[in-house]
Amino acid sequence: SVTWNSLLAAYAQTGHLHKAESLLDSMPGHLRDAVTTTIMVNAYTQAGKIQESRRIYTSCHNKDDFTSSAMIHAYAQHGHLHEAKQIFDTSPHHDVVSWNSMLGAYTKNGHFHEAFLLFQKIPTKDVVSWNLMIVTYSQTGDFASAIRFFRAMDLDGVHPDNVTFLAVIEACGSQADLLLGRAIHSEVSHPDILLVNALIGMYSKCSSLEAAREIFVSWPCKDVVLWTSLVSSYAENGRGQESLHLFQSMQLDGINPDQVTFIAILSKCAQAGLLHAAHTFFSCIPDHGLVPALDHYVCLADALGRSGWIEQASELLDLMPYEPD
RNA sequence: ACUCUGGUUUUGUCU
Repeated sequence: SVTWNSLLAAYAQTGHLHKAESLLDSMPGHLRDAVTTTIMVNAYTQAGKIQESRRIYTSCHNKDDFTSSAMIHAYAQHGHLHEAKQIFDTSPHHDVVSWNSMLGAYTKNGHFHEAFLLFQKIPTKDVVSWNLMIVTYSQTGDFASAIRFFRAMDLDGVHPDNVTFLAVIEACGSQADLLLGRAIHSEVSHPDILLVNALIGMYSKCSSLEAAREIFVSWPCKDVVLWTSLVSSYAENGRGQESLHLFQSMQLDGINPDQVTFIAILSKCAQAGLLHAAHTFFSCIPDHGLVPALDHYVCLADALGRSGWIEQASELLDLMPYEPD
């Protein structure tokens, strides 16, 4: 059973759903257990096939906490809150992942009050329970609550991880709270690249470009996302020339910009009133094998408009090969 | 002691 499931999981995790299905078909019935069901429910969820998840789940009698949580998650991903809750309510016992899955079902679908009520009922909250609340508050702009829950988590004796830190660091950036951002940064012990990226964004929003740059430099393996953050940080702080220069350095480092790189940079240029830099960045989009997208035109028009070139902005929107919306 | 057959939370994105 373990052997079959291992292979099944390997197929499922690498996105080979068809191979997983045929393996399941050739798998002796008496070897199919709750693990088998959970793997398949999850595989179908990842492929967006909720009906298949449901079919496997309901037709199978081997279920445990893991299977139920996987199915709650499956329903939640597709907005089927009622079905998710039904599974949650009908299971006799909940482990913390089961609670968290139901909590995530509420937060993902915007049912924040229900989420809050459920959160309070979780007997033993773990770091994921807290993260779900903190991330949700941070993403919905309630930064004060994010920080409040971050403190409460500590009082509850649960240690923050990088997911927690990322969410509260983002909250600090959004509030331009440099002191708190620094304080929380000092609590970080093992940052990963995601957190490093958030720290760069936070320091940039707090106008501490030098701190942002230091963090960037100290991270050994920069990817396109990290470079994009740094270049747009300079643009965000009105440093057009340096952002153009860094953009060159990025390519010397072997990193190719993509569509998002240009959207991120151009939008910061527009906000900071860097018309010249915006124009230069826009002009070199084709040099990288990319076609300027609607978003790029909108950003450039925005930059023109904010610099007082209203007519040129609307002219650009008229001439671009897209329909404005 | 930790050690992976399965479930829950987090990266760059303008208007």
